[in-house]
Amino acid sequence: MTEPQLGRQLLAAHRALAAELVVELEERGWPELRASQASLVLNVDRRSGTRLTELARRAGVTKQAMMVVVDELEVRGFVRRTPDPDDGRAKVVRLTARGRTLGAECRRAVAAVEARTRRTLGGRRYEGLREALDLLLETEEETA
Amino acid sequence: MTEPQLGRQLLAAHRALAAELVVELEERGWPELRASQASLVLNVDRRSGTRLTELARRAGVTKQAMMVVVDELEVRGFVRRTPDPDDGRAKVVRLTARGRTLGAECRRAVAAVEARTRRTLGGRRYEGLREALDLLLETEEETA
DNA sequence: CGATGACCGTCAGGTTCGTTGACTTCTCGG
DNA sequence: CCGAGAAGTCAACGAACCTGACGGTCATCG
Repeated sequence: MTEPQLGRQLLAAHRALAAELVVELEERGWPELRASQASLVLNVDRRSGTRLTELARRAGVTKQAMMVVVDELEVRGFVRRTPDPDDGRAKVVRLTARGRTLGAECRRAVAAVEARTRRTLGGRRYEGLREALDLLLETEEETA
Repeated sequence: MTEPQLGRQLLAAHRALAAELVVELEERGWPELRASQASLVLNVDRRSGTRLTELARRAGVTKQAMMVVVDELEVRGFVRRTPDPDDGRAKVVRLTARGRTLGAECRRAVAAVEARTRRTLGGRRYEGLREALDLLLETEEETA
């Protein structure tokens, strides 16, 4: 009855992909890096850096949540906070040299995972999946 | 580049559906019931009850995790633990009368959420989504 | 100009869903 | 009958979030 519920499947799938990403990064020599961290690195503008609030907005989480991730990456020397010259309240999150290297690796790792997913699903199903998720989230945030 | 990553979308979709389920249950007069609890109620065999370990297996989590949920539902009088007559180590989780009522409501709530999802996606896309997730999780646990 | 409100990052504390590890108790097969 | 191992439990923890509150900063509009 009620085949494994849709909600649970979505969660399980998320976990599976996140785990794959971590493995991928480990194999590339970046251990102990979590998916949320990798995802942040990908969202920082390479040239100008990005404000915390903007990063939060892009990731769809609160700035408090984002701050934790920035803290972690800052401690490990992948990003640093610099004051925003244009706005005394704000700080700009920038990639360090090491952070930029990591960023490139993350892009490859993400691509690898998505490629593998696409392969196991087949192109048509994969596109369908993304389309369905887009639609779902879109109409969801309208309702909210 | 790298449109909102697939992994994040899956997580967001999960949260959205879980939240919908909670709202659905609230409107039906079962407040403060979380998705994981509802999902457990649906997995308890109505007649004979089900062992904790089996519930954990069905939900794809550890027995420790499952125990927490059972504890919560037991406190609220929806299930109770009875010793398994066939196995002195085991206990059987059974629905109380109130639990059975809740179970029926949960089934309706889950059905309502999935129906709404299906409506926003359209039947074809909805089926495609489920198919894709099934496939993804299936090949995932083989690899594991 | 100066108050008022909105906005930035931050601190503190919670919540949800899950994990590993270390027992005790009990079963069952050789 | 005895040792491997499974059932349930206790304890501690982790990841990824959340809400609420607060001190600075900006911006704008009377």
